[in-house]
Amino acid sequence: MAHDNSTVKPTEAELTLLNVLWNMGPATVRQVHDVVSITQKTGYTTVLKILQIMHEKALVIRDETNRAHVYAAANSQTQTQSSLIKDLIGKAFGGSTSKLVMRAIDDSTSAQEINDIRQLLNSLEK
Amino acid sequence: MAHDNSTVKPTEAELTLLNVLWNMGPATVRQVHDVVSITQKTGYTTVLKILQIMHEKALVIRDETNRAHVYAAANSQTQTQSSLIKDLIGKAFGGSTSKLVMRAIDDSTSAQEINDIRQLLNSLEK
DNA sequence: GGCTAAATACGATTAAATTCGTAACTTGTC
DNA sequence: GACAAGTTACGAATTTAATCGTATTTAGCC
Repeated sequence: MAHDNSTVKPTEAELTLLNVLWNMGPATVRQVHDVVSITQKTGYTTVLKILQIMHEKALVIRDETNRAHVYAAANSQTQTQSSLIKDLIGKAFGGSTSKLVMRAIDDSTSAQEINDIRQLLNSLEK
Repeated sequence: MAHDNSTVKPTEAELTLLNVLWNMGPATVRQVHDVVSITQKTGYTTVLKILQIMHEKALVIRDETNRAHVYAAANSQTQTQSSLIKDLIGKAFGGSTSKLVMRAIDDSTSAQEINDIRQLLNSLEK
């Protein structure tokens, strides 16, 4: 239960690596590091260590066939997003999804975002 | 800058206490503890310590007029919710508010929530 | 077979969050 | 003015996250 996929919430650093894996698909430590080091000055062994910890937590799966292990996200981006949203709704919105949605919409600042949301709403009305 | 209100993200325990303060309004440590201990077995001095730390971080303000200090949230619930949403959108939704809104709506499970959101959308269309 | 490059494993360090015990102080009451 | 009750202050212990240096292992190449 403690290591149930659906209840494990990735940390900030872990989420950064998950984003890379969702983008690239399965990748080696080196490939992940190459991507993250474009925007961050993170050491290679730091990325390695975090991926190893994520493997223990079952946040990623690992293919050890080759010398350079290949990591992949254990859960889909959608599943993880849902889990994070649910967590935030519980902690900061009294469990009310509509309150979160209202706040997110109220905060929308760019015309592009507002338009995207409007189209989303229109498609829902059908 | 490091202690700019708008950039400080409350931790989980801090958010719990903020929720109490938003509900009750300004309150003493004892009052806050009385409320949180209904649902959690948290020691009095733990609540005290966390409020003291929050004061250092400027997450709460403190009235020291009386012996029992009176604490109040430094930022509104709305401001804090916005900040937390923004953080999540940045970390897990590629900066896209509409993606978060879509996911939240897709995940909505209770009929009540769906209805609330529908009414929210209707009022926006006007 | 041995060398080299590159990978993993391991452990130590630092910082932050959380918890709470104990000490010290304050205030009203007798 | 001393005591009791309640409060703040302080510091220590524990846990988790994040970082990275060093050691060890692996695999191909000459």
